[in-house]
Amino acid sequence: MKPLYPDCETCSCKRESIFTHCALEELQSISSNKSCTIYKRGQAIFQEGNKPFGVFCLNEGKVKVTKVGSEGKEQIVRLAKPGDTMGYRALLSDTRYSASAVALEDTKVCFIASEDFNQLIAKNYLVAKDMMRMLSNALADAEVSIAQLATKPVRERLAEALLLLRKVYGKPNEEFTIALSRDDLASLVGTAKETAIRFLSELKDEGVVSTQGSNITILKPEALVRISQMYD
Amino acid sequence: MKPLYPDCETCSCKRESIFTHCALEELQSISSNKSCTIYKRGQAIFQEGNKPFGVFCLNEGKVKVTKVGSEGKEQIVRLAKPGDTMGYRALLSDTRYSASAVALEDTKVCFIASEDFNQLIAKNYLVAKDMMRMLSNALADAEVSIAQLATKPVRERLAEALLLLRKVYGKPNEEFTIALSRDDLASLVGTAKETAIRFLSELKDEGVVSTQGSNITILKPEALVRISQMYD
DNA sequence: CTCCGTAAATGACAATTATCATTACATTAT
DNA sequence: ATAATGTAATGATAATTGTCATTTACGGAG
Repeated sequence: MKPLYPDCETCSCKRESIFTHCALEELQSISSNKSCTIYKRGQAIFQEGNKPFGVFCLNEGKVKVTKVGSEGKEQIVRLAKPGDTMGYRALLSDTRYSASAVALEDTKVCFIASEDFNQLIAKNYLVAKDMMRMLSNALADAEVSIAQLATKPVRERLAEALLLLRKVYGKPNEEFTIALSRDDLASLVGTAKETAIRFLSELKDEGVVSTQGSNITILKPEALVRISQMYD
Repeated sequence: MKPLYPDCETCSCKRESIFTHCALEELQSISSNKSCTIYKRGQAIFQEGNKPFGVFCLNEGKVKVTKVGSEGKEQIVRLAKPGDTMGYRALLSDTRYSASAVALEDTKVCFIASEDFNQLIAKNYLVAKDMMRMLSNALADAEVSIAQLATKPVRERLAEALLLLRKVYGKPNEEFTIALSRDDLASLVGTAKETAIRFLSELKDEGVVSTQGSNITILKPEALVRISQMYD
């Protein structure tokens, strides 16, 4: 983590973010108005039920977006990686946060105030279009989750979850390893911790993954693909 | 079902739809360019995997939006009522339909071609903003579903589903009755038909609902609220 | 009105998943 | 390096949900 205040103009996460279609001057304006904060592993960036005052752009680290379900159980509804914007849903629908964002590891986050964000999407249609695209993609992802939670058994959902982690946080052509508590893994899969661990152990026995402590390494992604589509 | 081609300008579903913030001339243009079709119960309006060529606006009837999950099981991800727009997600993300829309009863649907729709949202920022609001709301709803599917037992989800049906299709201050196959009910709850029936029978025994054939009448909505929040 | 086909409802049982208890392993602090 | 603490892993069992078989009720055609 070098500079606390990275420049949006040169931010490595510029591509595929809400800033992709910003003019240079817009970026500079945003950049000079933003605030940046470092969140430690486990810290909340925003919390379900609170009023939004702007949007967050993840610069470094990993973030889980979670909702509280029945009996206080937490469900991960989305994962964020550097370049991802968070908290825009609440702003755009003028509602409170419907989910919380929590750092999965030490994380650097930039904050853009509502005014600046609203101005940006109001003035630059390309940015508004990007927002619609992002929302549409997020909605498609969410609906996939719904269908899978409702119809796939845990073993297949676990395989899906591991592939999702790899897709989001992995680098191409590299073996993928992630440090993830079993509680978080279970909350991503939508099951109990013990059940997640059991099926993970099964995958270990099959040589599909390996673990050491909380680290999970995916050894055979193709096998996970096969398992996740077992009954498709 | 009176006129096959209802006027968008006078459409009763104008409020709370994508047309809320349209100028009169925009509405007239849309209205004169649209196509209208009647779909019989069970007919598909669009299908998962196909390319979108425009958006659909539901004028009369009820529609379920479904995805295929594991083993060909169908999961309802959303319900549409008159005034609701469908199929915009695929257009806005430039992807194929991620879900299918199927008429739950005889239904009248207007079709607006991509060009007209794109022009509308590009030219009128208020409409674009409405789209973002709709997407944001749909995303929030989807994430609620995810959390509930993952953490709530079937009985509570059934109560939620019945309340959702009432919220979407019910009229204020009226007893609510809906004709819904048990397959559809199960697919909304995310469970097996028999399980849905069993818990529905339980609710009957408790005097919370009554049924005759496929019709379900909600007698005590407050009881459903209580049941749905049992462990919140 | 009655027959027939389809859908709803119930029963019996099997499979899946959750919970609680315990043990083994990591990580951190001393 | 070792103790202490937390987390991962496993075991035993209970609860929940799914599946298959059967019965009952509804709705349309004759």
